[in-house]
Amino acid sequence: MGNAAFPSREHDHAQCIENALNAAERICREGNLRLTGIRKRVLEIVWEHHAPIGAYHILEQLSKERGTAAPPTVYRALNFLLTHGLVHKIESLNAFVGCRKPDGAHTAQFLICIVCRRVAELDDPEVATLVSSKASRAGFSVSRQTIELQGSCKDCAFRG
Amino acid sequence: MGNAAFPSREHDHAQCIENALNAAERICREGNLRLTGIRKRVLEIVWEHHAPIGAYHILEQLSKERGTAAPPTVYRALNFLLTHGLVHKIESLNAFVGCRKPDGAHTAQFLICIVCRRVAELDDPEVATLVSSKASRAGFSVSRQTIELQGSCKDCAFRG
DNA sequence: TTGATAGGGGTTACGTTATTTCATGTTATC
DNA sequence: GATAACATGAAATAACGTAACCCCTATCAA
Repeated sequence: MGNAAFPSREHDHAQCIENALNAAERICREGNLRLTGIRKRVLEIVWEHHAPIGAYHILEQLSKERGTAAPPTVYRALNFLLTHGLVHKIESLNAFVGCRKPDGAHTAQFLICIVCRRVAELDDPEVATLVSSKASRAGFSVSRQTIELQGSCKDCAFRG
Repeated sequence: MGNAAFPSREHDHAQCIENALNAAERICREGNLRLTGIRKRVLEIVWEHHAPIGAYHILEQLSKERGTAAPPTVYRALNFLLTHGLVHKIESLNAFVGCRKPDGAHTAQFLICIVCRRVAELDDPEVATLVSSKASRAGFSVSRQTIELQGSCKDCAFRG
């Protein structure tokens, strides 16, 4: 089954960013993709935030560092990262998170805590399979799944 | 299992709008809610369209009829309808559809055809249950599910 | 060396989606 | 008919996302 840990409050954040970047470097090398300065920095910002982050929030950060940056810069980088599975978009928040398992094609589910705003990525093939099979019965062929669960995480123990 | 029909091309559309409005009237009466003129008309517009419709598209229609209407008018009506389960928001499209089963609390899944842009509502408790139970194992308590499947419907038979 | 091509990014402008705020109107209840 | 709660009008602005155009650079073939 899927592993759906929320990042703990004490986890080694620097380490986890580094892991993500290393994975990205490797994937791009293997796939002959160009992880340019901007793309890498955007990925880094997404991971640094470690919670869903909006495109304009990324833009703000980028502007501080470069003095220049417009929306297309960010959206282009995000599209690259999305296309190659390095980040996910959380549709219900219009925001982005780093992918915790950027290797191979996978369909993810997200647990979104409405209290602390953290997100856990659940990669459960059983869910993906069931959902696809139900759709098939209706003659529907699924190309992409958007599964987002809003609620409260363990730490926030909220009655919603 | 869920019933996930896309509206057929020949279905009696007027009838289906009327059914939805009747159901809404009843639900509001029973719940002591005020289905005001604007709210009713917005619900009607959503159903008339019979495909996901954007808030500004609704606004446009409303403006024609009333000469006056600003975004909050529409969003307020939509929020009312959402809150009481009369419409759903399709997060991945930033658009709205009428709920086909406005009775009782239910969690819905949506099949979104990326070719013809129609949407089918699948109300499959098995999916909802599985997803919730997986989340529980992570100590997560789900208050709302957003499940949207993009792909191609039977009629469009698309290789995506 | 030259020229062609393709990808990445800067820049401006614009389009789309959604909320805040404050004032006014309407309805239910007593 | 006072009051409280809910509903709407109106103006402004915030937040999210894309189109179009130009230039630079890397790569490769002639």
